[in-house]
Amino acid sequence: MLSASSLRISKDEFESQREMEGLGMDVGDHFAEFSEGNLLESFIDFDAFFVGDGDVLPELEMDPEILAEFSAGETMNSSLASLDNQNISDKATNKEEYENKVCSDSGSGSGSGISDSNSGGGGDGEEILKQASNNSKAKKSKASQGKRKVKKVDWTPELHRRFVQAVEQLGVDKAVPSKILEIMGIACLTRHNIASHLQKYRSHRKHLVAREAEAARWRSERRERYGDGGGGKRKVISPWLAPTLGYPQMAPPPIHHFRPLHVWGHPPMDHSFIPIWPNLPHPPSPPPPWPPATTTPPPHLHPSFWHHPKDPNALTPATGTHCFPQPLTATRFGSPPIPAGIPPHAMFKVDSGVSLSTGRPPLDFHPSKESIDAAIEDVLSKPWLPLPLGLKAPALDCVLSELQRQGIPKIPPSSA
DNA sequence: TGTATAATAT
DNA sequence: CATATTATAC
Repeated sequence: MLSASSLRISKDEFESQREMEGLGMDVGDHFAEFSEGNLLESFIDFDAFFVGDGDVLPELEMDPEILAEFSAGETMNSSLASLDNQNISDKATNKEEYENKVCSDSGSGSGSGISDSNSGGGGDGEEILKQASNNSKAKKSKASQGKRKVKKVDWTPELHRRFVQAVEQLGVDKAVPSKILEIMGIACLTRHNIASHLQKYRSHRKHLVAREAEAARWRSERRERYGDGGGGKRKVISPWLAPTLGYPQMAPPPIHHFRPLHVWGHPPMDHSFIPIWPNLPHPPSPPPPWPPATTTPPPHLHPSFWHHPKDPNALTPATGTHCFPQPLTATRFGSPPIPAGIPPHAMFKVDSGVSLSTGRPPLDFHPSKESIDAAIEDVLSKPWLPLPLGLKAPALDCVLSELQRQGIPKIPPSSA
């Protein structure tokens, strides 16, 4: 675990990643059964991101009741927004904490209490609860319909952190909305708010468990079949293996070092601490025997189509990954066990955070490393699933490129 | 309380 | 327009 003091994310980083909803859910303990080569192993104590310094002051949705009083909370919203920025920029080093009372505060309007408290206490410490309407641009269109603007809770990282903390304190199975709310002590939240959030929390968590279980199963099966890598005693070579691709001689896919996908409930990662893809020259040496030399990209899949000829390296390493579109002839990657019970029709989904159905050639498209990394992990954890050939979005191209760059073999269609 | 689904935001 | 998030209905 990284120490809290050394971690820090910039406002920009935070804001750009906020949408990913990260926060400090320490799942490690919950997944002990997947200990080995566990994707979750590399989880960081993300709380550190938020307790260290008050870089970011998450916003909390306006108290529903207060909001209700405001036919249009725009002025207040804007003022709060600016205030928020100020606080972010000059953030004192003290710890901040949500203060419940602010929520319930009857103090009408502008006040909407922003309060500071400060104490040296560790862990929970103190935080500032700031309220603001996240739907600042409250659609008058809708409001005009006579319908009152829905008051939504903005589950900021800090707020969510508290939520998670409460859930863990109660125990995942014993956590019920009312108790969670009690522990959280955020007056402006309702039981329903918690319930809704809890629902999503559980859902994401369930998926995570399933995913990890699946990956672990495949991992163990693969090791069983090909040896643990170090020992090197290879076992039965399945017909899936394509000798022509040289898979057995190649380094196994580095799945063990993959960091986990972004998991809901976790904060965004600081790339500076998690160098996944070193900026190696492309292609790396020795070049993998993939793709076959015979493959010739169709015009529309040629790099020049996706990237501006004058700026082949347009993608900034810090924020994106070079895309080297490949022909979409590849179907599967990695070593190819065929787990029983996997429906053949199942389709792999590239969870890249962008729509892959548009196929729009965006010259300025910069899929994040995280996205691509996540997608690659998906591919490798489910090599038996075919890639959706219909998807030609740059994100997919990037995934394919990176697979190639990492020397991960393609499973020839013939072995399907 | 938990889950399904509608409403809304991005 | 698709997806994600939250509210709300059941």
